[in-house]
Amino acid sequence: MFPVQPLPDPPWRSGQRKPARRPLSRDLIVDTALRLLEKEGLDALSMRRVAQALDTGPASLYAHVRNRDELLELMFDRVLGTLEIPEPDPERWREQLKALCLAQIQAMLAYPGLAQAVINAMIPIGPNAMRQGEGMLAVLRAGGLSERDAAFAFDALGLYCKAYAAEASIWRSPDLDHAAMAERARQMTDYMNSLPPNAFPNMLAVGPLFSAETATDRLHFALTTFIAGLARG
Amino acid sequence: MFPVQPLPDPPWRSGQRKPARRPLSRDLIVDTALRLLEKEGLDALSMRRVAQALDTGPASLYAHVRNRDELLELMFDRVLGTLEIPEPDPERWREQLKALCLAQIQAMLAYPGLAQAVINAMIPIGPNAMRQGEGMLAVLRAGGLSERDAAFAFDALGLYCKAYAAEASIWRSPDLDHAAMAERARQMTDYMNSLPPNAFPNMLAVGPLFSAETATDRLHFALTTFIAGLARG
DNA sequence: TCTATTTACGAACGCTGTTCGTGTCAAGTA
DNA sequence: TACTTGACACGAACAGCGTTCGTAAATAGA
Repeated sequence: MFPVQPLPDPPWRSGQRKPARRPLSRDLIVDTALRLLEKEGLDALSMRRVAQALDTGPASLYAHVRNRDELLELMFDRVLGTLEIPEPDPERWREQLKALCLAQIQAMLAYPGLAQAVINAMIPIGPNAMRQGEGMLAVLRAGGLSERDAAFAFDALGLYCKAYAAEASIWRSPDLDHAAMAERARQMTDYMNSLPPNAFPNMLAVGPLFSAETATDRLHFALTTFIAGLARG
Repeated sequence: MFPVQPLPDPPWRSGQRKPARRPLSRDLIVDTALRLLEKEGLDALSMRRVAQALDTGPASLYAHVRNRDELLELMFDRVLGTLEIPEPDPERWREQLKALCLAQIQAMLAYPGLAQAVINAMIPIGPNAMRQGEGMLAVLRAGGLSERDAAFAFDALGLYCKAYAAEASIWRSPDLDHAAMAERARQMTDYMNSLPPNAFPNMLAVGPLFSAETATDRLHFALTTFIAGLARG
């Protein structure tokens, strides 16, 4: 027996050829879009490119997804689904809270540009976002916060995490032109050095603290400071 | 005398017609773009629409502005220029810090969508952003913070303010379809009510706290909590 | 007055999200 | 088994986008 190679149908039979193609579905589209986002960045994530990756036309996607925004929402919720939720421990609520935020940020950064997309969308409520929210609120309540304070802290932390992930995404996006970025960094330092030093003493002093290396330090500082404010009451 | 109506030049003279048009300039373009953003929202702010408002073609803008991103950056810095910087007072640094953040947010919200644009761009350093930064750092140092803590607090607050303004912009953007928004809000409450109540007790309890009316409460909570964490050391 | 440089801009390129109408298939019904 | 129905697939097209190119006009310098 010969190994059967897949051949195209002869053209005179193309009228009655069966597609026999892998069926499209919401999940398949979301998966494909996530892979594309991971590899090529947010700019490349057009409906056409997703359709292309699925070997079809852009119109086919709209049977499963209302529009691009909904696709991005579904992608975000899928990513949130990979996170696990801790059992609230009143003794360790501070660490648990911080860990929740860090995990969320890490998940978003795995798909650069996802955070940028989410922050420009209306607050998304997929099932996994609900689970995350419930988990974070439970930890906050375990920490002794009132219902109102827990809700507001949850809001603030979520906003900050999205913003941090969005900003960090900019610098690690695959569609970033590295030459242009270096150029930009050079322009920045040039500009700062060109300033009258006694007009901006503080800015010039702290400039070096804003390198890419300090990014996680800044994140940890923000989270611990906010949580310290919470614990204070 | 008849009122002179403006007529097009006869075509055989069009070769030597003088334009006599108001000259384009960076500032004029930025002003026009800000007016357009204010009135019609971020979606309407295309290079073509800006050019149209200036009664010219889109290509003409590129002599004064590198690209759309740079235009948005210039717009942002122009808006920051309207804010004033306080004289740092060690006794009142907390209030001053909060006031700085609130003013920044208010300025951004005057042009809905500006914050969304800025948060997706690399950290902008126009002259007015520098002045704002210097002012905020001075207040933080007046509060007794170390150089490092002041820098990191400045970073976190700036990020949060942008994120808050971006989120708030979504709900007050002129290009928001109000019918679609109400529909969305209805969907949200429907979805939450359809959930098993004992699986999401906290989420269901705090749901009503996330109405548009509580937005400024949430903002004040976030700022005071963070500043309390700062003061704690 | 003549040239060089800047400014203006019509036209075009290649892309985008989305819709329309038609085509194709699978399941249900007679 | 034959026919209808409904869902899915998708080529083609629409209107719009950011940006570039080449040329035309206007200004500034010699």
